[in-house]
This record gives sequence, C-alpha cells and structure tokens, in this order.
Amino acid sequence: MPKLGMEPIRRAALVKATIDVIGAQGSLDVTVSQIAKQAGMSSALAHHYFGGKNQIFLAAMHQILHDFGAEVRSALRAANTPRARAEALISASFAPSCFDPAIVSAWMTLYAQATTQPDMHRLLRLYQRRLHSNLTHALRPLSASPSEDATTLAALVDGLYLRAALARNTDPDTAHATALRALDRLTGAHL
Amino acid sequence: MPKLGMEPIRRAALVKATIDVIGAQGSLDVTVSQIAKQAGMSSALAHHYFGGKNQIFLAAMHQILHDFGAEVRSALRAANTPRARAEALISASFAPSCFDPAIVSAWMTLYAQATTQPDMHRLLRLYQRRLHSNLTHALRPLSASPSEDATTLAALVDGLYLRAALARNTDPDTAHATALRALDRLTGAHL
DNA sequence: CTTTTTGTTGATTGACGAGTCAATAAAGAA
DNA sequence: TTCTTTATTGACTCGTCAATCAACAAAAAG
Repeated sequence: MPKLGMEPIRRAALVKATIDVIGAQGSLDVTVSQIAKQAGMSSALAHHYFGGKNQIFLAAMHQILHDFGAEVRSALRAANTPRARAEALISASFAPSCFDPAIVSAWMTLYAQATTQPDMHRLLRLYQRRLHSNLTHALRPLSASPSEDATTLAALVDGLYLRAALARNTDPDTAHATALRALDRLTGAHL
Repeated sequence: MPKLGMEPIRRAALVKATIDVIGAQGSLDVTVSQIAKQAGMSSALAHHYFGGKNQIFLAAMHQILHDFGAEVRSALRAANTPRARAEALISASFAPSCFDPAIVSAWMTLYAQATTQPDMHRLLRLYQRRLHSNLTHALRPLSASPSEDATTLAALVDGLYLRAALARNTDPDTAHATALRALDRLTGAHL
C-alpha cells in the first residue's frame, strides 16, 4: 500500500537506524540488511533510496555532524561574553550526547575512513574548520594569538575526547574540566 | 624445501607485510591473502602461524607500538634535563615515522577497533599509560601538577597528531611546534 | 631406514553480503 | 480506463574472503 512521499521518511528512518545499529553493535561492521531491518524495510529499499552502503554511511555522518552543530549553536546562543562562548564550544564537545556509543563509533569510523574516502575526509575537515573558526572568534578578544590558540584548544578537545570516549581512563567530566583549565591558562597567562 | 626454524621468520615477514599492505592500500580492508602474498607465502601458511586474521593484526599493532617505544627510548637517552625529556617525548610523537601512511592507518584502525575488541583496547591503553607516565616523570620538576599537565599534554599530542596525519590542514612540523609551545606555557607560567 | 616433526600449498568449503531485477501494488495523470 | 510514476519486496547473482584440509616435501630423531 504505497503511500506517496515516502522518500524523506524512509531516508530519515534509514539514517536513524544506521546510527542505532552502529551503537548497538559498537562497530562499523554493519550490513545494509541489518540497517534496513532496524528501519523496518527491505534491504532492496535501502539501496533504492540511497544507491549504496557508502552513501547511507555518509548520510548518517552528515546527520551526526548536523546534530552536533545544532548543539553548538544552542550553547552559543546562551553565551554572551567571549569567555562564555569559548566555554560553550568546549562544553558542547563534551556533552553527554557525544558519548553515546553510537556517536563514538561513528566518529572513529569517520577518522578511520578519512584516510581513504574523500567524502569522509571532506566531512572531517568541515567539522574541524568550524570548530577552529568558532574558537578563533571567541578567543579574539581574549588571546594575543587567537587562531593559534584555537588550534591548540581544538586539538586538545579532540585528544581529550578520544581518551574519555575510548580508553575510559578519564571520564567525560574530568576531560571537560581539563579542557576548561587549559582555556584558563591560554587566556589568563601569556607568553 | 623446508628449512627449519622458519616460524619466527615467517611471523616477522607477515607482520611487516601487514603494515606494508595497510600502507599501500591506506585502509584496514586488507585480506589475509594480500598479506600472505606480500610476504611471499600462501594464505594457508599465514593461518598456520597466526591462527587467524585478528591475531595477525594484533601482532602488527604490537610491532608498531614496539617500534614507537624504541623511538621514544632512543630520544630519551639523548635527553639529560627534564625539559629535554619532555621535548623528546613530544618529538617522538611527531617523528616522520609516525606519519608513514601505514602507521597512520594502523592507528586509526586501533582507535576504531578499540571500541569493540578488548585486545585492541588493551593495546591502546598501554600506549596511553606509557605516554602519560613518561610525561609525568619528565614534568615532575617542571610543573606544580605533573600528572594533570601530563594528561593535558598527552591529549594535545594525540589531537594534534590526528589533525596533522588525517586532515592535512596542519603539517607535522607545525603540529610539533604547537605542542612545544604548549609545553612552554604549561611549565613556564603557572596558575 | 622408518617415524615424527615442521614447513608448505592448492583446492575447497561455507558463509556472508552488496547490489540487481522482475514482479506486484497503489496512487495520481491522461 | 489506461498509463505512468512511486513504493516495495523476495529471490537471485556474483563476488569475496576467512578458514580448513588433504597432500606433499624435507629435515631430524629413533
């Protein structure tokens, strides 16, 4: 009983299912059939709407980056001072949603695939450029070298995230606090 | 013409071949047959000596961590002052060998698999513990909070490495310089 | 010289998974 | 009504790959 206009619904369902399955299985080794089943349709339909597994993955990563971007924007909206903006950017990176197993696995997949797949590489750079640009803007009134300090902070955030998300030797809150402490040092004390 | 005592030779050849193939292909999607061919033997022999693909990968990662450890030790040997030791640890992380495509791909594989495979997770933590411990020791005379600053530096190194190795928006030397500058800030100016 | 141990491979198995296709069904257009 | 477009799937193809096995070769042990 084909209702018309299913395409956007199906696509959204598949994207969500992709993230769910990755999260449930904690791995990038998910099949189109698994995803389609989770989304309540046949694998043929998934191929019909997306063309291939890769494009499904890509759409899922897009979604994750989009959601993260929304979280960032929402945090920035509540921040009035430059300092608050910098803190908001850091906080968004350590938000609970970033530590959802599915999201963590997706990020690792992105990193791993960025070495080979140009699409994934593009997405990764998009994320990094945005973070850097946001941080630079926030640091402009606070730092003598906003761009360089933004690079340092961004890398620190990524590194702390890796440790908190993967190795579990640091919990998210500690990582968050460490990043904020580094912000203090970068803005407070000066070469 | 079976010469005896081939086992260690074959194992070493397979490990090297694994790294080579990963590097040549820039991806973790390598087959046992590819590895075996590169090492000049049949895939059956690879299974014979290693039992399974996973153990081959694990051995390859072991080798990479071992080589990295050797590089670290060698750099430390030439460092006399605490400051020099800290710099040596950072430099080792940005050594050219760390940016060999095969090594980069292997690290990404390690990150990606650490979420699911306990063995890989163990290896990752081993690396992180060593780096943290080395840094803490070097920072002890330089910092008011050596352990915490070591965490910060270690995360920063990982993050900078990610960016330099993957996204190519920073080159290794710039990343290296950024890490050294952070060391300056952490040791020079204090809360 | 037999037997065992070690080295070695070609061929095969068995599973799995991406992508295709033909067929079916309903909704709208003509 | 007929035709076209959209939705949907089960069945199938085709390829790949990890792992196994049977068989052969040679060195050492007895």
